[in-house]
Amino acid sequence: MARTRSFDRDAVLAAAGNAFRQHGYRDASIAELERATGLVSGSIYNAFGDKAGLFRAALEHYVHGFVRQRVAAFAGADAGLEELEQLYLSVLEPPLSDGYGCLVNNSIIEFGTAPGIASDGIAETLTLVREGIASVLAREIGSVGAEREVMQLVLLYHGVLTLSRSGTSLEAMRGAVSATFERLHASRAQHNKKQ
Amino acid sequence: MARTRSFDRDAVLAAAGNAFRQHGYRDASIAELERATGLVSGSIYNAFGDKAGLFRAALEHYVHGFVRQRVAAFAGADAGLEELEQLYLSVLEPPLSDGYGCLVNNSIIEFGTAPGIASDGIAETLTLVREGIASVLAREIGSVGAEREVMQLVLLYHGVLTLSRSGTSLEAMRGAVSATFERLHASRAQHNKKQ
DNA sequence: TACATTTTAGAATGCAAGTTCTAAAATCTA
DNA sequence: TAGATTTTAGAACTTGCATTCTAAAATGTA
Repeated sequence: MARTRSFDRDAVLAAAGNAFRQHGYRDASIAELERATGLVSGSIYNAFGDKAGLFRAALEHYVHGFVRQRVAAFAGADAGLEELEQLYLSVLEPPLSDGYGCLVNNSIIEFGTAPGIASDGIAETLTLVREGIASVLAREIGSVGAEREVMQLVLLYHGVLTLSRSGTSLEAMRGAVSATFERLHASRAQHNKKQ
Repeated sequence: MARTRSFDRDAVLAAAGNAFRQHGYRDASIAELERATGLVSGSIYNAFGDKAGLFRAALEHYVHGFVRQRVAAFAGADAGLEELEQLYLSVLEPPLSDGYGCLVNNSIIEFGTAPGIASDGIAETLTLVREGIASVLAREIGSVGAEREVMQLVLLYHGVLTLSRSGTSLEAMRGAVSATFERLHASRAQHNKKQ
């Protein structure tokens, strides 16, 4: 009945999300987004309404695709401490180790708590990550230890993501992650002994 | 020989820094900065050159005044684990607990690693904080333990600052800080026993 | 007190960037 | 194949904002 779209929505949202991750929402110009996505402004506005609409779609794509997948793999129903450690270490490997951080973590700083175009994606991600970590810990070191450790691990997660934009040595951060998980391994051994 | 300035430079830089901390560099308009500082744009440009100059001055004021003071008080030459814990807990109290985070931590996300108007303040702060933490730990739990814990604590610090902009419960973060320091207290006891 | 100099004040300017608009191209359906 | 409809293309427009500019006000010095 009419002309069909010439672009792949997923690819466009991935490219746009990457541009937003690098430059932030405000500093990613439409010209930059045209370059990143390969679309011209007319197509962007036709497909997503405006810049905010493109951002919302890109963030949702990032959370439902990227974040959810990573949490499922590294903090899912059958993940243990070893997998959970990979959640952290994988942040320090491509594609996240390029020095631009994480779209969600960056958006927390750019948009804050104010209800807006990033609130949903941020809230959803915070819940996904916290609950994922909590479930692994509850399984591995018991509910008492989990209660104590969950927020520490959540804070470590966002600390790593923030400093990954600062030029801080990836190796130093890997060391900190390893040290944290060595402690959790000890916690697990202790917990298993009791039973 | 000429008209004198009618404003207090420190007060203006504190107000400007606060505006930048809330809105970020890009989103703090000159109009907003006029409101925050009480200066009119003519005075801002006369005194600081441009918006970037005002930001540089405000960031330097923030680092040399606020950050340096806090590190000296909570991670200085005669600080122990108790004081260091206050470095974290005080972030969760006024004036930093207003939900706008820390100017330096926010700038890490907004400006990244690219050399620019925030690089100096960021680098200086990262060094101050890391070395302050390292010196307390070396004293309190010994060099081996310190080596292991420093980066974990640095990451916890930035995790707290980042999530303090996310609406995450301050109480939950306090709990995580307490749990971390309980572990360090145990480390100190262990370390003191050996000697 | 008068002059020189700097700050304050706010209007005017110029530009960057988001958005809208017009026309051409493509594709589906009848 | 023709018509209807949607997408692509990019020029034109608008607005918001950083910056500049002009003039008045204030203050130190001679």
